[in-house]
Amino acid sequence: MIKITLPDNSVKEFSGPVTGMEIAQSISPRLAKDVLSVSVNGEIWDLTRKITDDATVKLHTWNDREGKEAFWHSSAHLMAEAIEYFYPGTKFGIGPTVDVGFYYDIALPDNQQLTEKDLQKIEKKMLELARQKNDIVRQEISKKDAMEMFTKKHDELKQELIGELEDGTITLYNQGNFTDLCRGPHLPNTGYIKAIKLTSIAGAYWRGNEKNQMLTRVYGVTFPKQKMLEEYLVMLEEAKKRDHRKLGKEMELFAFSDAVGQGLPLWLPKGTQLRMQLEDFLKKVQRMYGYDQVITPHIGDVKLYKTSGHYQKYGKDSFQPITTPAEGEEYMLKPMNCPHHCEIYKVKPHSYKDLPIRMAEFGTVYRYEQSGELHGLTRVRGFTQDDAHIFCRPDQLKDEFKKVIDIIFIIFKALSFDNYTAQISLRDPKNPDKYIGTAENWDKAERAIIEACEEKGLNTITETGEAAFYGPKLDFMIKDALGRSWQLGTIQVDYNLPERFELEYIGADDKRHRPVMIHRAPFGSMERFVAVLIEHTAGKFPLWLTPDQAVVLPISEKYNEYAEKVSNLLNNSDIRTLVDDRNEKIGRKIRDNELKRIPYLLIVGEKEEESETVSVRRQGEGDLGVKQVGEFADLVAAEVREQLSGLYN
RNA sequence: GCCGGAGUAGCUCAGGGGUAGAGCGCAUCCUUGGUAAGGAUGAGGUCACGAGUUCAAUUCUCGUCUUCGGCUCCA
Repeated sequence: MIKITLPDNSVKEFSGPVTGMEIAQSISPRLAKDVLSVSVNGEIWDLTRKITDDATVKLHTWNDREGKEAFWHSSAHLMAEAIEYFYPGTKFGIGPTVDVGFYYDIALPDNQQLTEKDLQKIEKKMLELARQKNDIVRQEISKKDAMEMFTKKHDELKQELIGELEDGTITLYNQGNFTDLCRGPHLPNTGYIKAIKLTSIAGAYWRGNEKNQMLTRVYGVTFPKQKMLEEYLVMLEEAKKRDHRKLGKEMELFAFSDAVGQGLPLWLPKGTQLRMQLEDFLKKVQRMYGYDQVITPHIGDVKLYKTSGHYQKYGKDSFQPITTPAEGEEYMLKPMNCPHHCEIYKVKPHSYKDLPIRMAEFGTVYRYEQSGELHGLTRVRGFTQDDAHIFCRPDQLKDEFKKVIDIIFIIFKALSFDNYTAQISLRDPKNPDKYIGTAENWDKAERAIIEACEEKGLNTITETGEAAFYGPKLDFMIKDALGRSWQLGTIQVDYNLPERFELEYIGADDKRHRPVMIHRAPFGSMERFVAVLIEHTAGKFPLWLTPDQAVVLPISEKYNEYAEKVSNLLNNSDIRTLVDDRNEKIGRKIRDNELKRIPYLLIVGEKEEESETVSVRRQGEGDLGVKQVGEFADLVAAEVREQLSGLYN
């Protein structure tokens, strides 16, 4: 008798060894059709593998990550089989699943290259192989036999992987004419895979190390239904429409110029308006939280960054120092604001009663990012951090940290960013050389972050080894339109810089003490934040933020003068208003300005001019009727106040 | 930085060994209009840059720059 415990704690009994598939069949035919993999005592197994002892079991379908993983993992094998068919002798590296789909890193024989055109024939072959419904069979193998097998195939990549595995844990999976080294789990057979799209080809270093050879990485995605693939492709098209690079150009928010240099964004008037709105908003919040605004230069003496340690650590990733001709002084474009802020702290001695000191600056920094890494506004070489440094006593650290979390929430609320991930990054205890500072201080800092998050009830994930070299941090990430995750807000604890800059305060005991620093940037950088904001809103910014809030549309040129008058009145009430006085019909003006995503369209003609009114049309909602100009101004002001209510409670 | 695509009008793109095309935008004119595209005419390009092959290169080859998709990196 074998007892199988299901997630609802019900227990099913079987007379002998049983497979995941048989369990599913015993529950319902529908489940048996949908099930893709099975967890046995927390370990994910093939559906066809015999369970020989009592176990706790969970069945996974397409709706579970574990189900999709088996599906895509088998798809990677199917792709490998098709590639081996066309290119015998191909060496196979690793073929894992990703967020959506899978890839396989391969090396074709004789240095052949795969091109996008080859993908179609591979897809076709995959479909053909899938339709054969070949069973995917698991086989345990000794390390020696595995090594022998892949030596015979001249696949050094797999040999390297096998070399690192322990004997007794090695498994092969076979389907049709293809056998691969693999931990599994897999689908019962290839017939589950109904729709296939190979999406792209890219180079990738073997095992992610740039010193290793470059392999060809083929990305793909598969689905159990053709319709799901079609929906996925439509979704991709939609995402492309939100791409901030496309919208930024279209909406005249920012631009790049070869003449200026790569990765150096030019903020156009509308983008600047948007950015200043964000900056003013944050300044207001920071005033409420007791921050002082400061301004520091864009360059600094190299010695400053040697003191901070940035030069040693990131000198290669900075623009090289500028040397003054006569004296030979060396200045760097500043890659960080913190050293400057430390020097501000040192301008005068501080009492424990002065702390915390919260120093904020929209500080523009320059970093030499690798050219291949530049990407729109999300990865640039010159950008402005909404930076601040909090100098506090150790006993104030946790509270200060919590207040920063509050600020980040105010911002996320004002912009409806509700789908974020909060990640605590801790040091890797196995790799102490990567970090500076004492273990004791690291412990204190890590504990402060973890406790602050707990006390704030924040849902966090924890990553070991992701800390900055000087301290642990809490990052907030948001996904862009294409599902790529970007780090926005960040809060970092630092015991190191106060040490290096010998920052001090006089305690109640009349002795010198060292303050703790918190680095924080709720937006992260203005550039990246605006990029993510564009994709998040598809360019339809909230009213308080959008560069142009209203546009006046005269019915004909006869009413241009009245339109000007209305526009002036509104601008005087701090409502950013334009006039569209082009020689076009009203229908055309409405269409064009709707497409420009301007929230309010104000139509004025004979009736409106006579009665000192405007005919109000809200973006996407149509005609709202006629209102007095003052009445409309109040309406806009009220709406803005409502959107920013988080600021006031 | 590395691997692989791409670069033609302000934008989106078609074309192709004999110095170029569309739509949108822009300009001028006609039209003066009531809630998502009125009409006519016109201007605008060293076909990214540099070299090579050729009688002839925007087209073919190589290099450079930029850009896109990945990889590595990200204080």
